[in-house]
Amino acid sequence: MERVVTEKDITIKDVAKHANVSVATVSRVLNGLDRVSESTRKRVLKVIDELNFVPNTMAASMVKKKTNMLSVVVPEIQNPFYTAVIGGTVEVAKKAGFFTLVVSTNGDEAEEAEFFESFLSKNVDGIILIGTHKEAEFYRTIRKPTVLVDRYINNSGLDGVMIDNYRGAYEATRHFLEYGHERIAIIDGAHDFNDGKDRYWGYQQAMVEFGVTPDPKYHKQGSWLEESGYRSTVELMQSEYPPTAIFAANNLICQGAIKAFRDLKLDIGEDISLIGFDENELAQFVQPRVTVVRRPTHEMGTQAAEMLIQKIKENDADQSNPKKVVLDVELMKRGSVKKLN
Amino acid sequence: MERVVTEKDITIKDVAKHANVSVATVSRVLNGLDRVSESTRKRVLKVIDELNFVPNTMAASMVKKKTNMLSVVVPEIQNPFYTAVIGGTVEVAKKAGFFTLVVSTNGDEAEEAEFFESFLSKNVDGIILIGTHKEAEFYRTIRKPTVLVDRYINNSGLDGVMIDNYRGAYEATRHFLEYGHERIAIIDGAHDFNDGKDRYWGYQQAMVEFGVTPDPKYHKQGSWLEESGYRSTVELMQSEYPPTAIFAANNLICQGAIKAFRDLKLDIGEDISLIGFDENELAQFVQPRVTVVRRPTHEMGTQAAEMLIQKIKENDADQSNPKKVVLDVELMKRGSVKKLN
DNA sequence: TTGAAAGCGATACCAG
DNA sequence: CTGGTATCGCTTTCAA
Repeated sequence: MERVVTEKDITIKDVAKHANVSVATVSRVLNGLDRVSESTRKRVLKVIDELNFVPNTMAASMVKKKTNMLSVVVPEIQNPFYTAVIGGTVEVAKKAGFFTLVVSTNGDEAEEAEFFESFLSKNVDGIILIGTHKEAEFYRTIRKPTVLVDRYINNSGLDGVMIDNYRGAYEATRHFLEYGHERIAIIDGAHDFNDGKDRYWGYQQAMVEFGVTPDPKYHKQGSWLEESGYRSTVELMQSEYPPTAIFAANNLICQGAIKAFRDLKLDIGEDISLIGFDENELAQFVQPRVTVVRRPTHEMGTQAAEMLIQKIKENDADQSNPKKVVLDVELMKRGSVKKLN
Repeated sequence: MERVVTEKDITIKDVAKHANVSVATVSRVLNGLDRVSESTRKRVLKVIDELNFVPNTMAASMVKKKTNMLSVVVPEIQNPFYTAVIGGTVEVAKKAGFFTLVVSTNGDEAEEAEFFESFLSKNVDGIILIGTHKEAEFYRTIRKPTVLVDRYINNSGLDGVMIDNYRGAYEATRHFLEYGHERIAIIDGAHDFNDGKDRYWGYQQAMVEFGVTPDPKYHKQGSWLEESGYRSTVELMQSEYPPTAIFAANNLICQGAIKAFRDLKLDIGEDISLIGFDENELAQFVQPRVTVVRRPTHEMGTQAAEMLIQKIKENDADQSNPKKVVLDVELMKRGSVKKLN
């Protein structure tokens, strides 16, 4: 039977002993920075291999105070928008030598708070956060380089990468108006964060500018989930004066609306006009395809990661003058809006 | 201007000093386990608060050799199957007091290997792994409690939670056969892992049992991605003798097939019969809905987490007798298979 | 080029 | 109930 080596307990000390050098020397060859004679380096390397030695990263990090890890914290991992952002950050982080890991908070403040208490949050070098907490207070207690994505919290003191929600909603609504619609409904969720508020505001402003008074019965506010979008759509379409156009304020709501239209046997672009906010699977599947406000999801992630890494490298703990980047959105016109006259 | 406290450098020592106690005592109140007089406990707590002291989890973990963190490593975070598994493990882990974080390897062996080199992998208490590496060798080097999910690697020496891929594919194919189909195609990807192989095998066995010789031209092997499913479907349907039924061997391929049928203007359940493996968004959207082999995704995650936590608690490093759990699949019959006579 | 020793910031055992 | 101190495993001056 082969010899079973218990690698568990092998430390730098053992290596030093077996190689007849000091731990300092072993550490040197381990980190490759200092000058070590070629002969001893080889000897140490050999012992490391023989002993199957794996350095304890924790001990190292404890003195270096650096782990080369980033974490990205999102409300839900099922939403393609978030995974797109994650993809962007991972890509940039990787190039810069950082390992990225993902934490999903389920949109639960307690879970988010838990993360910030955890071993992990204390030991990553930086955090990219799509926050769930609403009060700036929470964010001000964060003691780590952090950049906010998508949802920005005023007075949080943190950097952020956002999009122009206002303009996106405004353009969508204006598109409806220009095509002759007036009974334009908006389906959204709670106005907990700036994004939701801004989208509603953009919708409203466009209406007002075109001299159409937003009718409260055309504002269906539920949750930001698909099911809610479905229900709101059904209610809207079964009401006495159904709208001719619906603006679905996020990807999930839009999917819910599309499913509702399927069940109600309403033809999109014919019986009802629709614009969604953010790309989504069904919008690209149905025919005609659904017009959406597209945002640079991937780029939001890359931007955020770049800002974060910059901050880490500069060892920038300065929260006094947060940088905000606002990326542009684009109305992808497809066939879901009917021209009225 | 307010006083700016540099919490960074406050350690248990400072607290001890300010509270006129030993570090041992501070550690005690920190961990709450040992008996400390109510008065000193209060005093220490007060100082902790005043100084805004945050214990260094790394130092603690270094001696405790425990972080209460689990990590789940998946090939891609965009695939709903994986997020469902993740959801299951997080749920169980949380109840057991473990924090879970997610790592996506992009199905890249190098990235997966990188994870196992990283600070993180060294410092979580356990790992749930949907592996990308193909050789058992790689898995045998893992020095952490680990449970494999979905893809099982023989001789890896690791525990695993899988499903009965063979039976799923077998049932699907048999369903086609019982409905009178004979020109049954299968679209799959590389047979890198047991799951793909088993599904193909199940398909084949069913055919043979019904006396139908599997025709190689009805086996389209591409990648496991949607685009490949789309292309294979188009090729199949535009060939001289198109199949009457298609078995799409995973969720993405099935979505690709559905999109292809849309573009080819073929009615599912009428012009072409379809069964997918694993639930997916489009299968539930189109009408009639698509019959699929459903697997207990969430449960795979919970099962794996339970096994892992058990292992951790037992401090079980024994790899000599890996446990394998095989969960059952179910054919969800919907309207996508036409009865032929 | 190499080694000795002082940390890094907690925990936990042993006394008292 | 409380304190002293060795220890966890590695990095990093400071000397040699």
